[in-house]
Amino acid sequence: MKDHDAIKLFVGQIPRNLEESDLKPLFEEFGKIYELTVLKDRFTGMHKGCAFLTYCARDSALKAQSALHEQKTLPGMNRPIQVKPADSEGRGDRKLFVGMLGKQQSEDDVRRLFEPFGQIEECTILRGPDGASKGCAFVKYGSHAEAQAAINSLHGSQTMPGASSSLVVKFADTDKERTLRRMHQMAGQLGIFNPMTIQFGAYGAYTQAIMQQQAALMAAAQGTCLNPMAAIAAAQMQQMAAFNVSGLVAAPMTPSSGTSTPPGISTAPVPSIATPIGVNGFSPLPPQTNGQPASETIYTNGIHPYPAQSPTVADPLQQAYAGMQHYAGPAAYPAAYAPISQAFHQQAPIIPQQQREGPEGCNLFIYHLPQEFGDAELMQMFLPFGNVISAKVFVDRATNQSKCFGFVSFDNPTSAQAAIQAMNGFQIGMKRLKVQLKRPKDANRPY
DNA sequence: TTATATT
Repeated sequence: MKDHDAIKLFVGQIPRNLEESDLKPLFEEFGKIYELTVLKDRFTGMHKGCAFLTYCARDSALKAQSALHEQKTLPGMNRPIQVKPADSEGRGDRKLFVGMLGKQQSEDDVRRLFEPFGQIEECTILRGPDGASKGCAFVKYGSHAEAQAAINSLHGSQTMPGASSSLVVKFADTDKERTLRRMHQMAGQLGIFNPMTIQFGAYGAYTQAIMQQQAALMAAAQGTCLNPMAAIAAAQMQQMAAFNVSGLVAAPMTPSSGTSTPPGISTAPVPSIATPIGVNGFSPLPPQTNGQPASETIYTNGIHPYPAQSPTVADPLQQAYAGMQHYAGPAAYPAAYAPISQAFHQQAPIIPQQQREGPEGCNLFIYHLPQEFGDAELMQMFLPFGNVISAKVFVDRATNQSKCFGFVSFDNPTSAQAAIQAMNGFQIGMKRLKVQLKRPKDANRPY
């Protein structure tokens, strides 16, 4: 039998003409073999040039590893033999994520920092496409214990030059965690988990503006397809369907259902949800008298009540923006119309974002966001102005609470300007948004 | 009140 703590070894760089019987003598030198299996292709039966090897004794495995691994090259091979614990042995987490590094720190710098705690198998600085450090790295040790020792000693131990907070040292995400995080991110971009916007239409008149816009598009698409516009609209139907789940347009597009409300979203009548002032500072409209379910009631934009009336596509443009509140006077109106025309050529930005920042002049800083706005809500708010390549709300890392400001990046400056024109000063509850170009990193230096 | 990032 084999030891309870036996190690399964992976053996690589084996000539394909050697079978188990040929290999056995070579490895028996270090102890009694419990199991030796050459890996074969499951369909063709072809020798894969590697094997799994388990000794009866753990000690035999360790001896074989130190004597053979990278130590000799088998006939016909041009790389030395590999003898090391199989991946399946899972020696526990030993890979670390390191954050809050200085952007100028090299792999060598990081190695020097982590060397005292163990054997480093791998050290990689994460870099953007331009090669610039992202201020974080992966460091892999030979064992879990070494990795843990590094965490204990280094996490929070110092603040690197140029970093905004002390060094972060933690176990890296597993593949599963990474996949989950990606999925969650995508779901957020599709607006699937957006109770606020589904129930209330978080930003009142603005929401209505978008809903009207969508309604107009739908009407065009459903009408007689004899004109080019309708054809275009029809071509956008699939994209529209994506929008339909986005919460912003869920209410008008699921007429009088009430049963299609996503799980976890209350369908209780409005008065039980919203106080006269509204939970979020929004005032509810007077009850509708046309038989619409309460859950589809439209909310107004703060102080100024929007006239209660059924949605109509008769004059969607004018009606859509009637409730917008701006610092600017009538001059704001042309800008307010821009989103509607631009919405047509929008490519659904549901492809995962790899880019955080857009070109110069395309990145906006937004302040006075509602506390409950997340990345998805921020993105939805700015979608009508163009291709949003990134929308990020700054959250406090300790409390996970929004700091009520964020960043939105477009792929072109015109969209960014349109967004500023339409959304700067936009009133939400008691606050008005501040929307301006993001300050360049090197600006505002006193000297 | 101007980016805490995951090969």
